Amino acid sequence: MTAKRGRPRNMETQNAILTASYELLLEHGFGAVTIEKIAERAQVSKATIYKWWPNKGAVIMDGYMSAATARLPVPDTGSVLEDIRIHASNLVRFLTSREGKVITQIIGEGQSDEGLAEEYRTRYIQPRRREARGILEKGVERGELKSGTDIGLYIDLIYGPVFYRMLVTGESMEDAFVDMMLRSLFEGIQSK
Amino acid sequence: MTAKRGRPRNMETQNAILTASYELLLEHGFGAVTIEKIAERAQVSKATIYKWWPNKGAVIMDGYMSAATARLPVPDTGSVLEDIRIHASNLVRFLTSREGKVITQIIGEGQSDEGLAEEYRTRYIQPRRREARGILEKGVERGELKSGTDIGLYIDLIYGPVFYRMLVTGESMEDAFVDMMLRSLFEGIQSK
Amino acid sequence: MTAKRGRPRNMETQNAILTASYELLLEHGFGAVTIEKIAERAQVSKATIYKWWPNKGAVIMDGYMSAATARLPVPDTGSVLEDIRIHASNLVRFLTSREGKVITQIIGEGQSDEGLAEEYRTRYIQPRRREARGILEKGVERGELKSGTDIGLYIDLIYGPVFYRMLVTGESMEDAFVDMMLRSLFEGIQSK
Amino acid sequence: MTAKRGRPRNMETQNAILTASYELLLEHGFGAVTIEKIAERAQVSKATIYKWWPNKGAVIMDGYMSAATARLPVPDTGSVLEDIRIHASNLVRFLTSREGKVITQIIGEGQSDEGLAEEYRTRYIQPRRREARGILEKGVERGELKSGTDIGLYIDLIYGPVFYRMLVTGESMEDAFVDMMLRSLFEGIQSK
DNA sequence: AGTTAAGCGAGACGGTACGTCTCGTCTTTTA
DNA sequence: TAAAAGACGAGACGTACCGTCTCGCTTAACT
Repeated sequence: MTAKRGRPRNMETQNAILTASYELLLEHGFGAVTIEKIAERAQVSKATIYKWWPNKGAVIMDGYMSAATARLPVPDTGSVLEDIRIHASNLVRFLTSREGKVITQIIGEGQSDEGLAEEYRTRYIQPRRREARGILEKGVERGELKSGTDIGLYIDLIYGPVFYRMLVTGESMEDAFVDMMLRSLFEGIQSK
Repeated sequence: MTAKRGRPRNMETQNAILTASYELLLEHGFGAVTIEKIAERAQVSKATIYKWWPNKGAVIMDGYMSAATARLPVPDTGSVLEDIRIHASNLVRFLTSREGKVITQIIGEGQSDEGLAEEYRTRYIQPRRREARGILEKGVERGELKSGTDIGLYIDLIYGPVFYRMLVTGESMEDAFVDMMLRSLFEGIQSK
Repeated sequence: MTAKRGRPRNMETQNAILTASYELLLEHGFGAVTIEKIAERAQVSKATIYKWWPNKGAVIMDGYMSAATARLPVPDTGSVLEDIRIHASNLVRFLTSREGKVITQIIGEGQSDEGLAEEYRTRYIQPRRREARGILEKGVERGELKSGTDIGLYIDLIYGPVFYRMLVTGESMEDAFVDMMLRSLFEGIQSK
Repeated sequence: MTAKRGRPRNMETQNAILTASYELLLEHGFGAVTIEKIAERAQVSKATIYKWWPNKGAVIMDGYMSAATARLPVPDTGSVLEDIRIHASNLVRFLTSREGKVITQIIGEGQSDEGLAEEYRTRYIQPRRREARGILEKGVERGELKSGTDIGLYIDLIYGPVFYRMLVTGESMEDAFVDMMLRSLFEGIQSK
């Protein structure tokens, strides 16, 4: 480990950048955030931003994660269906909020920016999937869910429709939607 | 009286614009398509483009739809599961192709452009949902699927995971994935 | 004389064009007059304008001349000095008026447009010089002015300084200026 | 304390812009000079030009002045008439040259652009008038010219006709014209 | 204490695209 | 067949960001 020489990195500078980025993101949306405006608002030079982040997407993602809204508690009621209903409802409520709209835009941008996609998968999606995995694994252990199937597939089946509505069809989602969806999914859609 | 006054709009010009737009889209992706480049390639003035389309997204969407890849045949094997398996597999194959990647980017852009979102929902997503609806309604009529549930929900359950993988997790999808997903969905994930 | 076929040429159209041109000229100055705006205001198609005039300068010049302010009376007091004083004062008053400013701009434009220069020389400058020539010739005949010199030179000497102030130095001109100038010119600036 | 912050302005950039501007001016005339072409020829971005100059006229004026043709020597023969004859002849020769034509166009443009007019008055006309004033003051001191008259008026009387021919009538000027003009002016045009 | 390395704000700069404007031409329909 | 309506290619406008690049100052750790 080499000793650090020179002036140490000023953490307040970094915070100012991330805060400015997040504020602009909430105020005007992804498209309106520019490095120029971040620099201006954070009272920071553009070069400093480029020194620590490779591009706009990275700063915004970092700003978003560091402003990170308090982690939602993972429910543990003793019933998978109930736990998942709560978890999914929370997700829906979050995605339709002001802050949630923003990750929707980040995911959108990620379609043309593989680096950014990598980021939000690692830092946002996967942690959320791990929560769901925990809930579902307990369900399998307790014998509430069929075993032998990849838990990842269960997650896709539950959260896929939520993101699909959010990103693709744009239809609104109420708690009733989550209820109906989970019922169909748990019981199967095939008539016996 | 709808007599047209003045020099009529030249359809070849419009085609040149749409073709140029689509070519650039395939060659370089959504982000790299610029009105400037479209104009140059189509041998058209920028003003002409702006006269007929309000923004980049609209031209690209139009270009994409008019270059419309041959419509996939809607299967009718007599079995919903089989029909849906074919339909979903076709969708997966399309989405992972060169042309499919492109609508992924259009959907991405739509997250920050409500007008564009409106467009692709009306012109791409809804027609595809209508196909699926036809298949599923026959399944309900034949008694293969539970009746009493909104068919729209079934569609969300089937296609949601596909788009979710495509847009959010980025995981690859083979035919096996479609098989497993449909099996779980049809039979339910709850241990009986 | 052959019978006229088809739609007859509408003189009101020409007038509308010239009027529109002149109004725009007075309202916004030479630089802001465009064929596009003239056409719009005159309810005329651009092609019609281009049919009758070769370029912007020509229309403006025509508009200017046809709106032509009533001709100033040429004085005839019996004294050259007095006649010229009146004639030059009138010119100064005109040039510094709203309408006069406009020919100043036309002359300016003429520096980069030989066709326009030709126009205003023939249609505006030369007629004015002919008036002055008349006055001065009478002065020579009456023995008030030295004979044997080109009258054109006299005109240059008298009107040159006026246009010079107007176009080049931008200094204001009162009647006193005209008086002083003519006095120096008539008597000579050389001490005897 | 005038400490300079930030990257210093690169003088070569400025020179490249001014040189390109002047070259285009000589090659194609005022009307054909565009910021776009200057930027291209100078290998400079348009934004850089707009950062330092408010409009086309300002760049061109600056380019013209910085390419400033060697100052003409102010004659001092001991005779006002002779000195003025030389000075005026030089001016005529310059105005009718390639470089001279150009300031004629700048003055023309100045008729619709007060800022530009201000510039060429301060930077071109006034310096030239100061030279003439020097010559004429010596003439008054030596008793060659009438005293008691504003020297500025003398300048108007001498140089007015030159610019008038140049800008308004377009007539050519030979040395004989200068001779005749000065003779009439010095001796007066009134028959004694 | 002096040197050296890095952090950093200010700001210049080339480049690219934006969306708008006007030019002058061309092609229809209408009168 | 004149004229209005209006499409069109060309190309300049002035603006906005991008990402890079000096500068000169500051702040520590190493000599």
